[in-house]
Amino acid sequence: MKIENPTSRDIADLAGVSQATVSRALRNSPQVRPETRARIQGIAKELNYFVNRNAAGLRTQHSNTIALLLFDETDGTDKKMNLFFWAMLDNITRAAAKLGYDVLVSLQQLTDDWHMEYQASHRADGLILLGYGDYAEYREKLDALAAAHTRFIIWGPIVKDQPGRSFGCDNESGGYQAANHLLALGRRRIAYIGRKRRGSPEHAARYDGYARALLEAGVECDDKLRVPADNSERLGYAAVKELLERGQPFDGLFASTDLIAIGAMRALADNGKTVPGDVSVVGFDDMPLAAHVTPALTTVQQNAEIAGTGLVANLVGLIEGRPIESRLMAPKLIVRDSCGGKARLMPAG
Amino acid sequence: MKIENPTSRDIADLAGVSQATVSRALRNSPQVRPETRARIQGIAKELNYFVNRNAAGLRTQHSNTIALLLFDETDGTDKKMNLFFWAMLDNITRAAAKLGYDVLVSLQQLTDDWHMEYQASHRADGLILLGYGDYAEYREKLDALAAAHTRFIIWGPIVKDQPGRSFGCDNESGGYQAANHLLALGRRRIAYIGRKRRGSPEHAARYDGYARALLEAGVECDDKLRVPADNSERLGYAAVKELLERGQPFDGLFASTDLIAIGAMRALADNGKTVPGDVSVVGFDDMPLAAHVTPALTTVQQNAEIAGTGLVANLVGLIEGRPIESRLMAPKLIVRDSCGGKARLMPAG
DNA sequence: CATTTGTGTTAAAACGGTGGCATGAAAATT
DNA sequence: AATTTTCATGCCACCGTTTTAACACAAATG
Repeated sequence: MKIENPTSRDIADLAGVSQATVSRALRNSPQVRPETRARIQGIAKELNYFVNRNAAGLRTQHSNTIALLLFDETDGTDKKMNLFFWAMLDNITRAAAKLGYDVLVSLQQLTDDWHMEYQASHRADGLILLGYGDYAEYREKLDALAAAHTRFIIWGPIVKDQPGRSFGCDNESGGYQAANHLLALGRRRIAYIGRKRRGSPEHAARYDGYARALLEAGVECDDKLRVPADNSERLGYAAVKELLERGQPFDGLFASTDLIAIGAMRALADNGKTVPGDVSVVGFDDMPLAAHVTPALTTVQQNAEIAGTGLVANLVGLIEGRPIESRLMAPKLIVRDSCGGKARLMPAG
Repeated sequence: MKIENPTSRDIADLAGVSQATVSRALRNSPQVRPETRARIQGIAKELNYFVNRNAAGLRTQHSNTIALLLFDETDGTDKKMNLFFWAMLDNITRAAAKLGYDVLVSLQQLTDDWHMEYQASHRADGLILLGYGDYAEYREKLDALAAAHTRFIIWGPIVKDQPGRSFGCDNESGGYQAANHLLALGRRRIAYIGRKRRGSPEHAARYDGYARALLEAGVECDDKLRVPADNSERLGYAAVKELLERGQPFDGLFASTDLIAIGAMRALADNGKTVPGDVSVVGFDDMPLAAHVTPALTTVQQNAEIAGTGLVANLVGLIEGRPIESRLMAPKLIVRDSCGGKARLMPAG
């Protein structure tokens, strides 16, 4: 029983039934009698038959595929996204598979004229935009997407008036948790190192959370404790050096990314400050390195499984015409060694 | 000029020409007069028209898509592949795009009945199998793939009698380079820690390269210096501890993975041995952590760009019917601090 | 001038499914 | 027994391309 490229018609002939019935039987239509269905499915399996996706897609006008567009913020040698996005990819493909969708991946150049083609060519039914970076720059492209009625969802914060739907991490809450943790440990002069406003709503939100925690605790939010720095070890190092040279006293430090935190810790060590003895440090991201530095870094983690499944669920919702709103997921503080004082937070056991 | 979902027929009507001519014009067929072609392409762009991939694929019987099947060797929490595979994914998508192919990604469960469907359903024209792990286990699946005339290429070593084509890293050469580096630094009692034979041809090859280097240098290849260990920090630690407890003298160490090397270095430090003073250490993989441990690890690196483009080029070759042979790419030794004695290798500058 | 050779275009036949409608038989209702 | 309803299946149009074969028409050839 060998047919080179079996079609549903071949199966129909073998089963002594019409081709349409085969099509229905294979999709478990209740319209076809159970025993016929079983017979047909048996023959299909026997022949190693699989539905031709092009033909089916042509007829039904959808591909059961979503496109994942990744924008890699490669800063010279350092690939910033790495493990989190890897985990995200993992969860996205799993979630998509569970809903019957394939995932098309494209690592885009920021300059490319990407995106417009995917849905128009019926290659994909919708898009996930990941690693989007500086939103303002892409505004024009998002508008074009929306104008073409492309279904897409953005991994990122909720930005006012931005077209489309987002799914992101509640950075404000993350910043709040980080600062609160430091406050609970008795720290009162907590420095903030990171981008604050320009270009990055995520980092702005992290700062806002930090500020809210201080406010609620009745601790002054001192501008002298805030040092701007982009996401790199070097700039974290420089920022701490600046604080120390200024003679600015501080006993806690919240860095808006792990890389900054790691650079900061190195700067503290190089200048005779102990972590967590003199200064407690909290980062953001939980990158893989975070658990391996000394002392292991306490940081705010985003759950990739929730993120991946959330993105897919929302996109499929859009595709299938359900009303979908932008949403944020809660990040989680991972307590390691860089803050000390675990005992003060937990009952001795 | 707005048509909701323009087809080639719409363009034909607008251009006052037949639909067939539009099809040809859009694919730059020389059969259509340059001025007609230009006019048609202008209208297509105007309408934001893109060829319906399902229809085109149905007609031509190929999808211009390759499927990337990733098998994640997740050992509990640790995702081993991470950055190398991430870089690979990056290069694969780029190389594929350059040749006009899309990439469908699937992170498979090892138990899944994957693969058979991809080509049979015309979702993909061929498969790349990545992170394949223990080959023997999958032998049956590979046979099934080959029997179904599926085009596929495996990232991994060349295994005798294995169906299909492979593209991999020359692990033997990597092991040889590692051992030679240690020998060039004057080390003579070089331990090997890693899997040797069972299940992993890659690791076997690394050992073989190590053995060849020793042989060529006239250094005895002592079985007492060889400790088996699977890929984990813990087992690398344990292996070194065993050597030390045995009282086995050694001044060099080649670990078949970076994780093992990192565990080994920690064990050495814990037992009062200095790296690279007492023992020079070389790893394999160049995982991201390698550059960040202290001392920074000298290791053997595989070039993800060569790997990604090589895999894609070979697969596309198979798809397009060219004769393709299995190939290995050369890895490269990255010299950092864990061996010391750079000066001895390079002329003083 | 009749005939061959190109050249640019069109008409029409696939490609392999899906889904609306028609159909005939069996079951249920009058 | 005649009619309606239900069920299972068949028929056929259609999705939007690519590609073969046919066809005008012009230029080149005998």
